[in-house]
Amino acid sequence: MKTTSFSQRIISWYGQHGRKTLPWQLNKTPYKVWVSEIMLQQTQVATVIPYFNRFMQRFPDVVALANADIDEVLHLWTGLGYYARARNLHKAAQLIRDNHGGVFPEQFDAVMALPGIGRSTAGAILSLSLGQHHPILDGNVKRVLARHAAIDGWPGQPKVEQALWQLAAELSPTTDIAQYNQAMMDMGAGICTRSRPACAQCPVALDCQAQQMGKQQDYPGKKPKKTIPAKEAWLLVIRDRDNILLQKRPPAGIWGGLWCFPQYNTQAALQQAVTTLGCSVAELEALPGFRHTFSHFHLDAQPLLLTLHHDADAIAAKLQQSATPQAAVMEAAPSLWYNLSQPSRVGLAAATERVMAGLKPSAIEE
DNA sequence: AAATCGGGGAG
DNA sequence: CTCCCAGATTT
Repeated sequence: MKTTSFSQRIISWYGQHGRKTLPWQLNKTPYKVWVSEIMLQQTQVATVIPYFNRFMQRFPDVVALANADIDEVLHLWTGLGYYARARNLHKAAQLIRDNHGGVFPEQFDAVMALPGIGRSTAGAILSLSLGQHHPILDGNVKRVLARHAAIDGWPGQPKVEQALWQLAAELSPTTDIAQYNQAMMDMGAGICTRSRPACAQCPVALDCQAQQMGKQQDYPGKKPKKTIPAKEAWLLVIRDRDNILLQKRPPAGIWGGLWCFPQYNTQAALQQAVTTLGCSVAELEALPGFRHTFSHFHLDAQPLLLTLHHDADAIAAKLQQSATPQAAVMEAAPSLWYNLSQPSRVGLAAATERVMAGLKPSAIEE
């Protein structure tokens, strides 16, 4: 009896059920596919769509992105997380402008050499936009393959990762690679889901090893879990009428390159800073605290509002002179007055936006 | 090989 | 709450 190959069944399924009209799938170019792939790293489709549309509106091509100010790039990234992705995107655009004549490179090694692009993303860009034959291996594909071949172990282990890449390459078809790669991602997102996979609708269920054993939940292997620590962050919200003082974070690390409130590890450190500014601790007003969870720690944030009545610029200057808690050396963090009514086009962390949203612009003076 | 980097959606 | 997602980079 005749058998239909794995890839044939996947491609056939895609023809009937796959997604073909997402914003980055219309009039496909390497640039659009690139931006979408970066945004989609660790971020789900529904979240990405509005960010992608705004990004394309503002930066229609590589050169527009390269010529933009990093603050504006981060501004359009506000709330998406993993801000190194935006910094790498901007840096790569400048490399393409300067070294590739402003045209997105079409050689795999040249694409891989760009910051923020690894093997899977390079393969996705070149296969989806140009039909080049490269395997991909994102979280969705890992799940489909790990279940189908019952590959044991957590994909974070290099040995497991290597086995998955090997399998991904072996199963890739010699034709219709774009449809196949897109299909594998759609399969992982819609059929071979993390919990309660829809095996009845899966085109490769018949020879799926995990399905045959009834052990879909065991694949892929789970990440060894660790209890994550909690840290405190005391946020100093300095307000002068409708203006809020923000400082630029160092380019690397948490919220790199974003504009945040002056931040301290302890209440005492914040109070010390307030005193240094010539203000009284009694003037501080507690705003609602909240917990912000990262992948590797909790951040328990407590914003404290300091409303200025005079000498706002002098106080800002004093704060700038004092070392920021994050800085290893005495280096003044750039600062700006963020106007609540006319917000600057800069990048903010979700936590910063959250606090900002609770600050209403003052009533217009009669 | 392990740690780092955000935020949100699903269950 | 837990888990983990269209991963890459740094250490």
